Amino acid sequence: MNCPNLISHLRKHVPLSDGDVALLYTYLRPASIKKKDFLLKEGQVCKANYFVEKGCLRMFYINNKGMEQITHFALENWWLADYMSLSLQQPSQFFIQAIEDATIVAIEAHQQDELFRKLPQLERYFRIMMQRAYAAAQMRVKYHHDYSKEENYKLFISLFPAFVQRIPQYMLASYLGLTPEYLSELRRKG
Amino acid sequence: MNCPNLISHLRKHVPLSDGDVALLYTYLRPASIKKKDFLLKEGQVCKANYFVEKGCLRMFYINNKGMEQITHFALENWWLADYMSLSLQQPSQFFIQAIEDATIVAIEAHQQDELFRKLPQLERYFRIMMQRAYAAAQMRVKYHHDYSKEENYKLFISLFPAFVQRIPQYMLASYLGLTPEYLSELRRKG
DNA sequence: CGGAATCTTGAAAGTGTTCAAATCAAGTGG
DNA sequence: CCACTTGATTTGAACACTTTCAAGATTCCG
Repeated sequence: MNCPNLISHLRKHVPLSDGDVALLYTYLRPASIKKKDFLLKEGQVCKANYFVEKGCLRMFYINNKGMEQITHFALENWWLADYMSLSLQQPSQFFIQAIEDATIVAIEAHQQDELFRKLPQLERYFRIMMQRAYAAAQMRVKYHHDYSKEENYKLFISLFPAFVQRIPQYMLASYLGLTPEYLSELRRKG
Repeated sequence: MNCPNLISHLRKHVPLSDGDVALLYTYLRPASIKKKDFLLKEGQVCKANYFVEKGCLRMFYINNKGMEQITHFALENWWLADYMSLSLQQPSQFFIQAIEDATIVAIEAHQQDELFRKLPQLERYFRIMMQRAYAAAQMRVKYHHDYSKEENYKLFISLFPAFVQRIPQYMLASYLGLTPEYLSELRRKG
């Protein structure tokens, strides 16, 4: 099995014996995927929670104007899923796609409860991860309201200058909720 | 102790013996608070996770124009906290205030780990609650991008007609991220 | 009743979008 | 390695949505 980042990330938050790790391996499904491959498409049920070992994923949906609207990016050491679809096992409105060649590790929804029963530490680990993700979402709502789109753009590039180099402009525009044309204008201005 | 809603909510998601409940009680801090009382103010560390037994809370911050910007409401059976401040025990940028007389139950941050060690089911319960809250936050990002403010207003009043009756217009405007003046205009139009 | 908070109205200004077209960059097959 | 085709970015003008400001009307609460 080849998911060193996941194991060390788990061990940062909960104790895991070597035996636990061996047991865990029987529940993990690692995969290498190519740029533009999909892990989830609209209409499908989100069947797993995905950990990014290496590479970059995006989550997006098709908005009412027929355009791709990106809602999340996931880099190394992040979990990504449509948690509404995953929790309720109902069809998703989202797509999850690799924007670089990537190595991911999946925990399947139908095995998750059994895994958590055998390794209760994982219940704690994911409680911490979900609380962290929700905390970030709360802050995101704040920034979204508090700053104009121009300010949000400047904030984003100052916080994640390296990441901005990894993705095309139109994806950044989509994530920030503005048009590629307007982003282009903002870049020109400063 | 008087928190029937909390106990039945817990039992919907995890098993809890009567002994567990008795133990739990020693960690819960129930409180009655009056309309306009604060559970958290900007600059304070968020010291507890709050469950609403009865009544209604709001969470807001003071934006860069000096106005109150509401980010969350919490009704019966919802948990509310600034999870960034709660997790990291750092000063909050938010206020939490009752907008009706309310009965709440608090779990203090400094007792939470000890409580979860004694009742590991709670780790699972809060993993489910946080995952649910994060799932809702993901959908909220989608609605926020997908609909104009006018459409978001119409969607909100169609989804929560009873709740709209419980709060003043200016709070709804604040939550939806539009001015009271514009909301007034939308109401007039239909 | 009186004062404060809330809600409405209308005009002017700003922010961001749309549309159409031109330019630039990149991947592919020959 | 070039030529071609497609995808990505830029430009500018017209337009749409939402805010701001100032004032007046209304409602709530002690």
